[in-house]
Amino acid sequence: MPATIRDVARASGVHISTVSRTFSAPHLVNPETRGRVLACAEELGYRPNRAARALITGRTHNIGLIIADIANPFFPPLIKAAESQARQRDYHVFVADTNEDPVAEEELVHALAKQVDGVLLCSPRMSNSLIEQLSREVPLVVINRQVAGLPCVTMDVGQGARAAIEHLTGLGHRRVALLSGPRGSWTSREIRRAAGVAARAAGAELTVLGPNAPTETGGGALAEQVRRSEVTAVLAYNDLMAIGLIEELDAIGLRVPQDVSVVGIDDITLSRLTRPKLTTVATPTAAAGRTAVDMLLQHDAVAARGSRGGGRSGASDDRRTTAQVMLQTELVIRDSTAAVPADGRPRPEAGSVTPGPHRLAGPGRPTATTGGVVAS
Amino acid sequence: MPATIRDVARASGVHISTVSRTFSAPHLVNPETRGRVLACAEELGYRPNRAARALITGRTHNIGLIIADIANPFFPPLIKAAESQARQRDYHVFVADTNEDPVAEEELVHALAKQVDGVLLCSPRMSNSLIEQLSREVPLVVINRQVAGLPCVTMDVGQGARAAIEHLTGLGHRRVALLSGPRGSWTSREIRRAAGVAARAAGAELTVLGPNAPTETGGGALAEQVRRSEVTAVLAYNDLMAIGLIEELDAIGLRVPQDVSVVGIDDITLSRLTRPKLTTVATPTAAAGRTAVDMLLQHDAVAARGSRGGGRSGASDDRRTTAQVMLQTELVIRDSTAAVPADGRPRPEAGSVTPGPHRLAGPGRPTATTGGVVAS
DNA sequence: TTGAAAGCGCTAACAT
DNA sequence: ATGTTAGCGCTTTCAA
Repeated sequence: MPATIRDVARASGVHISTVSRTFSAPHLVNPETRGRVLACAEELGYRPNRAARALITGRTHNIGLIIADIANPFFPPLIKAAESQARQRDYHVFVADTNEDPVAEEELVHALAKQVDGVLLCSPRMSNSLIEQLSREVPLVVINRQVAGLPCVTMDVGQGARAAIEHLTGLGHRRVALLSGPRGSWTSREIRRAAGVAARAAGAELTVLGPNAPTETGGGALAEQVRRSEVTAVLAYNDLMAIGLIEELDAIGLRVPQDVSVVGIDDITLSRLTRPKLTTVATPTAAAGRTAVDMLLQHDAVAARGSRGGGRSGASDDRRTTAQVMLQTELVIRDSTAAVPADGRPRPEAGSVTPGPHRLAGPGRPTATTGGVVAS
Repeated sequence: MPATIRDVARASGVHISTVSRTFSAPHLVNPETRGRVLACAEELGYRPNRAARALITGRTHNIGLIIADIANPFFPPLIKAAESQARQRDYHVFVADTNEDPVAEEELVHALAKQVDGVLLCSPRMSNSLIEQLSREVPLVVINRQVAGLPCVTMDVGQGARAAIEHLTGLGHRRVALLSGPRGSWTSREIRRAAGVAARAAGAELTVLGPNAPTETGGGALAEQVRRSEVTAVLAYNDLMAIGLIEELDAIGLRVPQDVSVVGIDDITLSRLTRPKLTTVATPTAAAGRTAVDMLLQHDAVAARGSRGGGRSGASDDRRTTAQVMLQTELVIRDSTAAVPADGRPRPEAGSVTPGPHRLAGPGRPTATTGGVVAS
């Protein structure tokens, strides 16, 4: 049975309100008294009960992090960064997995709402209007998607896709396939749009394949279509699909990058460890996690100042401060892309030379990414 | 401002205690009244405030999951499974990352203690005695380690290591290196012990290298030592180290499996995607997560029944029910192991043939692993 | 600078 | 079957 504020009060011979102040407003209590109280608290192993505190202050010092699929290697770095950032600010993090299910997503927001000061919605599958509606119940920061009027953190995959297509056309490719991601995914739409524009600008033809599940299996399942489409290069929705595709391409006799070049998106750890190493668009996922937490907590601080006596205001009306941040991406050139084969298409024997790995810009995976900020 | 129990009471014309009962003991309230209350609650979007409820019942319906490193691919499947299992039982999960730091670990248990009904300690780095002490503050289930008197979920890496060594000696290897993991890791000790026994039994020589960080870098850093030690096979503490080692071995001119065979442990997703595909000991991490949650919640249910009026009893004295579960592991043979080279050691040209992938037993990664149960 | 009192949202005896 | 009452651990006016 843990010590309560009353135990400490008794032990140090003061009223409980003095103990309370010692922890929540130390400057309001006599240094001497404070010392005594602190000593007793220490002695008894007392820690304020956050839940009880939340009941009256309206701030739980918890946040919720809702993830589409924890086991997808894209997410763990984001979760880790978000948790770390939150804890540094003395917040604890509920993590929940929706299994890509929009219904679970909504239910989770409701269930968590009372226990948190805000929710980070990562790669949401639900509709914009539902997100807006939920944001009136609890402050929301949306990750990997833009919703008008709500704070969002996205990564500039459009710019990344453009860089990828330019890299490919620069290598002489004129027929490129795009493996599209989940229907309704903001990221997928962005990629498609930008890739289309870039291909047109370079006079290349872009064939859209899919959509398919954003997994190795989903990518692998498109290998046959890739072969039939007679493209010489592929841009995949993400690294997992790219890697699955490469595997399957290999199985049907097409070599990467000799016969087909493949570019992924995300730069998950895995992409450095496959053979060939994957050329990919690095997305700053850790930075996204940190940024989202910062945005939420800043928002939270504002709300705390504004409302007295435990009011929970939701996104309310301070829309003026609602920022939308887009983080920069970076093309990382490794071994899965090469110059277009001389005869233009699949050959049984290996063809051109594999280029040594090098990078387009920057010294490595951006750890402190500067984001292009777009105020809404 | 979310609806409270009072709003519902007013709207449905009953006392708040009736509303309370409608949610926490529905059978005690007249079906008709219940219907009316439920309707009003629905109407108002009322949801019981768990924190307030916890204050009086002593049950938060939250659990804590403390992880050494979320970004380590070993953990996400465990986190996912634990969260899923917990939520199915109407529990929410705090996830926290310690960065492998024992101090952070302890701090986290303290900080979370008041907000959860129990904590899952995954791969703890702190001392046994400290774990025992903390278990008096909040119910604990230990994962990946055995602590006397506490509920633990482990995987039988000893058996796995033995199978790996037998596989290797069966292929003719007589000089085997063991890449040891973090000092003080229970898993690492188990592996070392079992591998030693198995090697001795087969008349093989076991050289222990390390300990080193359980990462690709840590594994890669040992490549030179592996070469100098003149072994023909290596068992690594985990897949990450195995993969890093293979990369680095490749860089210094040793081919896997032609020159050196390498076996990992864990069977992370990655191990199926590298070239060569990794032979490894599959550990049922998802099952471990589920099992740990079940053990904690069962414990919790017992405690709830035992203590009246919101007492938190810690592990207290019902040690008799404290089970220690060990989950079975399974050797998965892929492409990183082969018969020992004819001349016994490193050759510039590729040597023996790569065996086709096949499995020792079972149809795949054990999804529903049966655990050998050891009561303590 | 400290104490007294009220109350956050809810549950759990005890009455009725 | 429902209402009354007390109070979980804490913060926050308001007075002293």
